[in-house]
Amino acid sequence: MNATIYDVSRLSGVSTATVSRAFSNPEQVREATRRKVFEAAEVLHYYPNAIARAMARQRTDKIAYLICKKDATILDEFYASICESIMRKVNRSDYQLLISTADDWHQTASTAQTKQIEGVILGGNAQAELVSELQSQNVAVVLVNNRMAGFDLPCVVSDERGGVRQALEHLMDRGHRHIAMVCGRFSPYIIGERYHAFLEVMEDHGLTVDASDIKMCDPDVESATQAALELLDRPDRPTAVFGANDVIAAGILKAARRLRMRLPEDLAVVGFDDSTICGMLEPELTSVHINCQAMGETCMDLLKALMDREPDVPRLTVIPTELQVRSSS
Amino acid sequence: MNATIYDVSRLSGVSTATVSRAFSNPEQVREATRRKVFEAAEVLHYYPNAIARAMARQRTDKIAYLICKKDATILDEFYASICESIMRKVNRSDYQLLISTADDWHQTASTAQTKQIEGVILGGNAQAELVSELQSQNVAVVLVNNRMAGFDLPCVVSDERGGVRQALEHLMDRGHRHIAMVCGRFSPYIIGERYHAFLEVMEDHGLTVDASDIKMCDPDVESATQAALELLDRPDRPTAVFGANDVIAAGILKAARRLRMRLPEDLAVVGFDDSTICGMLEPELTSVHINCQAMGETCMDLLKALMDREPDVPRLTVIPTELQVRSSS
DNA sequence: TTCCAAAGTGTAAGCGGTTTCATTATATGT
DNA sequence: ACATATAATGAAACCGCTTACACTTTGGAA
Repeated sequence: MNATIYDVSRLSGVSTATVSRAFSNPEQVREATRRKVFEAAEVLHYYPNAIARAMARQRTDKIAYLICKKDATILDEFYASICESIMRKVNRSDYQLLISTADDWHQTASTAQTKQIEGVILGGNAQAELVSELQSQNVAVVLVNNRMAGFDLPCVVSDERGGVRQALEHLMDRGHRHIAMVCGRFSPYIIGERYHAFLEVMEDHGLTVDASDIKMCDPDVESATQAALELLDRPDRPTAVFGANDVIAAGILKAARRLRMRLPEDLAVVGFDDSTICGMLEPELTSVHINCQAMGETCMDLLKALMDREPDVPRLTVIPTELQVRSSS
Repeated sequence: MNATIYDVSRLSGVSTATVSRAFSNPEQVREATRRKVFEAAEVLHYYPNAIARAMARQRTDKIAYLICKKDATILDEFYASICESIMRKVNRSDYQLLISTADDWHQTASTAQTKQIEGVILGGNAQAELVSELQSQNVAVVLVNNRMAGFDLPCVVSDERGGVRQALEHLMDRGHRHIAMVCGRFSPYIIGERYHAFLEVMEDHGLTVDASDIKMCDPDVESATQAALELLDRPDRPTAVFGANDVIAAGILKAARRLRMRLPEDLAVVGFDDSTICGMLEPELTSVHINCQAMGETCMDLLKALMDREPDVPRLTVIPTELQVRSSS
């Protein structure tokens, strides 16, 4: 069995209270005593037991990253990327990071209570019930890649509209006037932002968008390819297409190739997300880069602030995007 | 504050022992009593506190998935995919899943002890010290995508050699005799398996492999493209190239396109991993599919068996691969 | 009805830390 | 050297649950 604080107390000849202080509040114990304690601990291979500590302190330092999404969760590069940055930040702290999906909000909420989770980063389109349940349990909640009306919680999102603007103005700079969009049916928040931003930016620049220049598709390559074919296989086709994400953009590239179009001469394509596939496609895909690392770090900062009950934790953080220009445009 | 077992005990008029049993061993308490307990619990919004339970039971049900890798960890599609399947399995159990990277083995080991982790799934090339330290702390350890000589622990790997054989024999079926390989410098275990398997299978079929038909590269597209260009930009070039993974294969496709080769007529390409990019490339990439889901599930099964101290837990599980034929070959 | 085994329930002692409060040692000023 | 303020330490209660053990019911069998 592992050594306990009593073993260390006995071997070092001080009380358990002092041992405890030596580990948790070293400045409260005299240098010499502290050394005795640490020596004994070393000998006994003692490490404080986090469970017992959580029990006594009435706090667990446990936080969770919950991805609210049906199919791919951590497999989704975007959420994985945020996860990676949260993880790295957690690694330098005393928190413990649980990761899970949240299909069933009620189960998730009771699990959170059972497992004594103190803070949650909710990714994707979380159900309102989940948030209110968690908040009523005094769990700190931060939303990422989503915004929820009627709730008082910090949200971290990327600047979707700014990103769309960057993409489109880049195409306009290149001389394109007839720009179309292929839009995937993914998370309601994202779809809304990117779609509306497209219309907005086009209007801002005095360009009209015909209904036939916007195609909806399922969020997979085949469906995107099909949609792009419909868009492009006609005489008055656009000279540039904006894909609502990289997978869709990949579909557009495929369609273009099937129609024997040269890129970027005959058609410019821009994607969104700047995922790893961009560099592997031919031509390499221009895409709007989302700063996932900043998003993850911000989430952790906000969560910590919330858990520490700091006042004035910002309610909305918008992380700027950056256009990554490659050879497809 | 959350309700405790005492509150439930008081409200339902039974002892805390009975309340405890009603939740943990319902069959031990009479139907009527149980109902009283659950009703009281319902009223009080009581959920058992996992921390206190862990304390009393002397077990935490905490397990961890540690990815031993420098750069991309959970961002690596392979590890993410395994993670996803572990996660889904854990979700249907009472375990808590911690996820982390393991850069520094000593810190990782002491963290595991502090946080009272009872089982660890180690992905990637874990350091031997980490494994022995964990084992000496009585932590159950399962290795995935790696094998370690001199240790007594379950390993779960995909059938790398079988996969290479599938890929090469597929190419041979298509009539290819001059097959080359571009090999990335990634994890020592993988690189060894795939590289040696290549030589082995070629020899089995009486095909000679010239040193110039094997190119090493860094594990990124650019480097792979460069390597492939060297391989292909010569008169006696191979008619088929096997990429040690999909990223490398993508580089080969790029190189082929730059050389204006038609695929699969002038050159057949096969990758390994069957990652999501395969379907987005043009032509779509034939690749060896790794059954990550099975790997993750097997890990969990083995870990559970180990933690339950079952006898005869298998030491090596090899998960078969499956060739996914697409238009690049 | 009586007796006894089996089933159900209660009492209380932990699990390994933290922390309050009381006590003792040390430092400071005169 | 003494009084006093302050720092360091210790004793013991407590965090919320489990479980060994003792005790009480229950339900048959005799």
